[in-house]
Amino acid sequence: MRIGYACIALGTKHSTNRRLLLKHFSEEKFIDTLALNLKDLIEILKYNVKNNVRLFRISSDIVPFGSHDINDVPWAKIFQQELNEIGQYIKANDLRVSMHPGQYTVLNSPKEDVVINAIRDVEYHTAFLDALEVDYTSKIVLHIGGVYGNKKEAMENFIRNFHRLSASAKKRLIIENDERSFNIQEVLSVSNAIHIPVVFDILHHQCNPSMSEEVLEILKEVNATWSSLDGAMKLHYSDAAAGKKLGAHSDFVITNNFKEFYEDVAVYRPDIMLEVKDKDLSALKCIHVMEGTDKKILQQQWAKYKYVVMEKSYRHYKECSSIIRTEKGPLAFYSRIDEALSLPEDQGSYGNTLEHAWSYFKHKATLKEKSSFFNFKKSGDLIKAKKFLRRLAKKYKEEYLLNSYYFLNL
DNA sequence: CACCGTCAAGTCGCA
DNA sequence: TGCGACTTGACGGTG
Repeated sequence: MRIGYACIALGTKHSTNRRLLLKHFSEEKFIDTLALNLKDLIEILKYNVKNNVRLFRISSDIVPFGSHDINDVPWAKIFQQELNEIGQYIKANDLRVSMHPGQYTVLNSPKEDVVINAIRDVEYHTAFLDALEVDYTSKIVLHIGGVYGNKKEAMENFIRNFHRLSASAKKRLIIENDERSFNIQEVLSVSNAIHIPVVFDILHHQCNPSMSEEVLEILKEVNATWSSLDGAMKLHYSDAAAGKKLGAHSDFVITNNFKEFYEDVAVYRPDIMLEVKDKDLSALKCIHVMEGTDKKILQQQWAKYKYVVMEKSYRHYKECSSIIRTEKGPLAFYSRIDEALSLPEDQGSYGNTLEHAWSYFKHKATLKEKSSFFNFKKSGDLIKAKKFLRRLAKKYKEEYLLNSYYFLNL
């Protein structure tokens, strides 16, 4: 069972999502951008390995305009060596990677040009994974698409257009239930027609359930769509975002909910992709709770989280400190952090934490910087004060603050 | 450096 | 028939 996250690593500065605008596209700019993205992909994979994260979704943005008309650059050839190294690293470290074209890639559209673009896009994702030379456990996730007033026809269109894909794409494609249109039973029936695996998204299922079936019954059927060549069944996990539209992904995984889910599904030994805003932070949390970790790692995590927690509640800050000191373990630690993160903004705590963070600079900041900071703070623009602290942290290279999660919510 | 409009895609509901 | 909402991080122009 692997636990992973999608596309963006908040715990490192590396990013595979550099882009260029369509109107600025040139071969040179494209190659420069892709070179940087690939360089950072391997850095993110190394970061993952260091943190025991062995499941990762590679961003579709890795190759800018990877499936666009404008792009006829033979990138797989040009970057053959880099791609090969990345693939070697994935295999050597027993990682599993996947990709997930966006909501605009619609294979079942009644419009032929939309279908052509969708096929082209799936083939781009396939070309990328093929270039890594990773095996067919590395998948490409797609939703069924639109309904167009006739669900049965829409599903038939998906099936028909699936057969237009290349052999490799057919072996990589998997389909997922969505939060609005196609529930898990409908996805399973499409899967039954074309014999490709199904990825079950628990949050989408809660928004768009199929009738009268227990989740564990569904999982049994879903699991049966995965052959040994496909690897372990993949599941998508998110908690519902509180106070937002139904189906919106939560900011972070609620540890206790995840633990219950994990233990329920563990009988199938699936890989679980977290789809939450805080990405790798939640992945590390879940891995620490479910796979265990040592106290040194937890202390490091606490160092990163402490000002985030203090910003919400000084009481939680003290409680977390105590949990770490008395070594009560990852679950006690992270569930208290979840509790703090769930609290509403509190001006008093926010301001108090600004003071704590300011203490890193009080002996080295200039008088002008000091007056700027306290003016922002006095005027009540606490966010501006915090952004100013981030600037100081960069200027004075305060690694402790820079490496913490404190500035992530700006 | 902060700020904010723009980009890129397809579907669907509504006028 | 056409338009806005939906989505989302990053780009790029402005001050």
